[in-house]
Amino acid sequence: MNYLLEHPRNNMSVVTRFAPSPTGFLHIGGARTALFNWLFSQHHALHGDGGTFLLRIEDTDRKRSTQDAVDAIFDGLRWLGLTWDGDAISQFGRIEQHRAAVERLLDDGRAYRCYCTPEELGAMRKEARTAGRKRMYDGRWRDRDPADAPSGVAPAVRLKAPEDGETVIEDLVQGEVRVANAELDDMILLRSDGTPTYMLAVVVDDHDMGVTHVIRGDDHLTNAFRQTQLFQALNWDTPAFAHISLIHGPDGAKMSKRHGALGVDVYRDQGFLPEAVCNYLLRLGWSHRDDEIISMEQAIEWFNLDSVGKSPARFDFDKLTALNGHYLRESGPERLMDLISPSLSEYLGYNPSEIAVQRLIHGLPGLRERAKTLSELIENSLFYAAERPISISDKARKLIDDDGRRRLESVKDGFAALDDWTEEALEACVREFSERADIKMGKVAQPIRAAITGTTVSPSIFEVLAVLGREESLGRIADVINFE
RNA sequence: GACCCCUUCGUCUAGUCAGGUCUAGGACACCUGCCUUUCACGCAGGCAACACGGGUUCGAAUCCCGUAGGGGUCGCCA
Repeated sequence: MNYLLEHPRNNMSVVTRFAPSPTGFLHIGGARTALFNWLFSQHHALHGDGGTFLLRIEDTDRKRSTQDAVDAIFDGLRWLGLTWDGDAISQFGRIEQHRAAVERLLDDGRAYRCYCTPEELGAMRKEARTAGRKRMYDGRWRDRDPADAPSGVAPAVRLKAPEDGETVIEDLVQGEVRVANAELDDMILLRSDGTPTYMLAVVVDDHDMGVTHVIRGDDHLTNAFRQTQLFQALNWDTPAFAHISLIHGPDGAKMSKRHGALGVDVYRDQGFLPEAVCNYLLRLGWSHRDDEIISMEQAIEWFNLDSVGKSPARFDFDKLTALNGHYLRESGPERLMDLISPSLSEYLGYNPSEIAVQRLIHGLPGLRERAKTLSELIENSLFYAAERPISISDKARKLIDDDGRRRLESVKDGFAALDDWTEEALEACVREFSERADIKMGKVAQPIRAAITGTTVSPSIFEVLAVLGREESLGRIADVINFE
């Protein structure tokens, strides 16, 4: 198994892992967990003594695991740029190692077989609940003679956990957290059908994979106690834990599927850039003084667990959007063209012509200033790709009344007489016209905008005119003058 | 219910570990103005918070205790 890298415990190299269960898409909370794990490993790879980021698919629940979900996780991580080392590990594929660990525990007397029926367990659970106890299983098979085992009943295997004292974890984010062992019952390691439970699999896999730092959502905090007990029973070093707070929805409740915990693919489809999503997610719970705009390079250099906050954060769509606007403005026209091109064809119903693509490339720098998402950018770009006669919105239509039409005719003659079809010449021409006619520039600029873009909002009309070129511009103006 | 965690502007947060430099800083959102052919961008300014109550101290957002509120976990799910 080549993915199980050799990581001697005596060096300082860091190994992190992201361990999602493939029961759905990669949601935004999982993405943040992955990001933190990735950042931590990359930081140590580049600025420390080595770092590795592994991906493990927790697919031991066969009924709920699908290949589609696995692919969705891969796609999501790749889109965010969170590449993992080696091949993704299937937890299900390591079932033999899990069983072997239990055998050892059984031999060492650190685990035992439990023949309780689901009914018995149900009763115990109910009793514990009404008695106000957290601990459910009463340990009735813990010290019982195996000879008492009922025949024909397949046992589950439980860990013989310490009954006294307390289990303490030194969490890198939460600090020292301790819980009395009396609160923890003997967890099941192997189900009665012989399959390993999550608790067992996680511990064995994390050990075998050489994981040094377990960074995950704090909904796993209580699991950490049980896992610590297991690590100790197995005589293995316990990895360092870092439980990060969960992301909450805008209403303050836990992010769930109905509370906006969308898959990262949805953010992509809504026109967000991966670097914006990463930057936003990074700032949710982690900070570096007052820095807000943080590149991945800086994030890798600066990231640490000390600066991760403990309190949960609400998801703020507006801030993500603002960040996205920033990264959009920093993107070059070629990249933007690649990004919007598929949707553009969809809107148009055909692939934009070569000349339309050229216009777009020239027009994108002006367009990107006015968009916060790719979707917005696409909508605003449409007029560059459109074929004559372009459609005119109702609002724009209102600008082309009798006055507007008259001005368009005059200014069109001026344009036609121009030697240089440049932004500067175009602007001088319109300025001269408005001064001569003693009207505000807007009175003529807006009808022009309406004619050449079909809308009331666009980049500078001189820029648009220049990008469109003489023939197309004059043609579009003529189209509206002759309309009706 | 039990156990554990959390609590600074509406939101994300700086500051808290080493108490005074905090009349609490930044960002998003919101409001005003400037720029201007529209809309943005940009720039300038504004509104807005230390959950509450005790205590320690010359002095507390920072330390301690309590209260309230919020969250997580209590599966032969992961």
